[in-house]
Amino acid sequence: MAEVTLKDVARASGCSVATVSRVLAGTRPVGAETARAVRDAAERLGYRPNHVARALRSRSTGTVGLVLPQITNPFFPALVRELEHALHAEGRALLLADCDDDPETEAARIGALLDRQVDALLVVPADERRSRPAVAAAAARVPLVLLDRGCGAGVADSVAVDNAAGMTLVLDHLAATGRRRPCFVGAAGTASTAVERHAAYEAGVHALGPDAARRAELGDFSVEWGRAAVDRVWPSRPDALVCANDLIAAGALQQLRRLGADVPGEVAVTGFDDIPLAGLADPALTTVRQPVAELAAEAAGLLVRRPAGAAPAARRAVRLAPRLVVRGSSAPDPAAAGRAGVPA
Amino acid sequence: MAEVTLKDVARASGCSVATVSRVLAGTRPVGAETARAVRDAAERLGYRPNHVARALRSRSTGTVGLVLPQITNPFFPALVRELEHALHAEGRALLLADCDDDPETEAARIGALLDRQVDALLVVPADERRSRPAVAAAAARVPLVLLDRGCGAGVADSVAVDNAAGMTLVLDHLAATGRRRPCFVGAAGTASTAVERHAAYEAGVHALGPDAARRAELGDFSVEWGRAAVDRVWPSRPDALVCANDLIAAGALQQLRRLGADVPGEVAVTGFDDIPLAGLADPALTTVRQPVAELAAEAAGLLVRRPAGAAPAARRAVRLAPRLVVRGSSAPDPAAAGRAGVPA
DNA sequence: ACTTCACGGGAAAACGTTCTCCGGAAACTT
DNA sequence: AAGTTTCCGGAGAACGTTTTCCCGTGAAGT
Repeated sequence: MAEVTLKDVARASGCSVATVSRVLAGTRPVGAETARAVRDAAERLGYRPNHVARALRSRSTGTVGLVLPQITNPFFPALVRELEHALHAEGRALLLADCDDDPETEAARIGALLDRQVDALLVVPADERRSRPAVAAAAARVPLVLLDRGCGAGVADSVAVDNAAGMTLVLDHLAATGRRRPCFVGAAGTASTAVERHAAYEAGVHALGPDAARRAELGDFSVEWGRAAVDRVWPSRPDALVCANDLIAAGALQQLRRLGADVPGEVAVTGFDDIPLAGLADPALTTVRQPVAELAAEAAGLLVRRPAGAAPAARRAVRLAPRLVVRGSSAPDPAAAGRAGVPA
Repeated sequence: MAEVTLKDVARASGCSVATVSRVLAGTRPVGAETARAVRDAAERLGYRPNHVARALRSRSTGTVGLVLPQITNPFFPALVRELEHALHAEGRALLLADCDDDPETEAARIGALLDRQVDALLVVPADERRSRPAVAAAAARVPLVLLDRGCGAGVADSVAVDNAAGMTLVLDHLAATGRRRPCFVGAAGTASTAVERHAAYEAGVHALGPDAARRAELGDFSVEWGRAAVDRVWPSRPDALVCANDLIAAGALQQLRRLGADVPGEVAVTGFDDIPLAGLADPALTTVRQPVAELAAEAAGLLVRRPAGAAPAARRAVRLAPRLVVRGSSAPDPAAAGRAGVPA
């Protein structure tokens, strides 16, 4: 019942606490004889090290904080899953914080996690600009990796998908399948994903031909905005809607269906992220798949390597290549519409 | 740079460590004069209490472990969000573990969390039967609340939606809208949600009339199974598919669409949980909404109140009432199909 | 036969709290 | 005026580790 401690194991194995600690932690060679006795006793008593005491002494909790803007955003669960696996595989635990897209609670959460002495922080900043102070302050105290979104230049290491490359994949695909009058449905604001995807669209839309209009509508990353955007854009009959993420695309698909538009016959729709919903939409959504597992592995890797508050010059910005997943919503052959869905 | 500790504050305020602790924790009255001095010094030095040391001494980490079977199951993110908010509001932190639907990793995760001295555990067991040993063992050591799913009788306190009531809502609705030949598409296995929903269906299907067939197909809680089930069931032309959760229903809808079936004209489809996807499906899915916020609040409440390993007799099983959300997939008037979607 | 090591082991000091004592002074009792 | 309580504050012991010293012992080097 009562917790069995090092002292108990020491008594049972007839040696000192120090020795027991050394055997179990393997920090220093110990005589084979004693080592066996210690291990025996530990086993027999069912000794489990107390991580709290260990953390206090060694100043390392083996704990990583993850700060998300909104776990209900369907892109994150897969990311959380991979991170959890990567961290637990190294014997670290994951302290989760959700900040409801609000930079102030985000700052509070980051503070709370630091107070709990997390060894490192993973942050998906809620707002490129307003998240910055808290993130920068935290980065000075522990290794911190920005995930998925940026937070101003040189604040911390970051790992994200190569948004520009993803957008290029989309544009090339649309060009190859003969689309000529695209429209970008993106998100306003300073969020790096919004900015980068939009910029890449602007930069690459000429791939669809010299006469491709640089039309873009900006709202936010939501289904509702996807629906609203269609109402504004559909009258001008674009032949492709390039959406900045899958939620927008899902909303767009839904609204186009209501308006009786033929997808992909009249208009192709593409998303970004490849959330589970994408494969389930009707028609299934052509989108850019983020390399979630690799993002997580890369982030976890950066964390262990980096000392806290490394020189700003040494910041790394890892960009991983995405993959285009072609589904029914952009099927080159309209006859295949609604049938080409690839299960999520 | 260096952490400022109680000792520093004591020195700066000219009193002892004990007094500083008392002032800051408010555990014992302290002279107004000294109190001010201490608070001043603490403020000035930017003192932040070290939770690890506090935890070691007071044997309470202020930390709660949450063990999920699969965070990528779209039902969980909303639950996690509410739990996170409820716990952080009380100054506790959330240690998250995902066990990939595998009882063995689940046991390992539970062990890891216990080793980290969590004050309490919230567990959504992966398997009613195989999760039991680990859960029971953990429940003997810390307050433990089972969430959403059960894990054998009397193992721990539990909080879940009233599955039977939810199924009754569905059946009553179908009966009221004239459906007479329903088919249940559920999940096999011992998971309590699967069992309870199925049982409630069997018990209540007569509400659709004396001749309602007690037909049921059992697979698992997945989109794929929803699709497969339709292939098996559609030939016999049921006029309602009562699915055990929204994922199954989404798969069913997708497959029915491929087969050219008219939903809700020919056949109604209902789900369970009201995950975000439900409102986005085409037609939008009629389903049973779980009171997620209340579940979280109730679970968090139970945790703080319960001492570890309370007498089995005193276990509580809280059941919360769900709500029926009627959408297009069961619209009484087929003409309204595809248009009655309520945004998620 | 003396140093000089390498080696295995123990005692005890940290780590930053909380909390139990204990003592002195002031405030009440008789 | 002596006893009794209350109040405020400090010294110091815990909490369970890790880690720094230090002390033997025996083996190797002179």
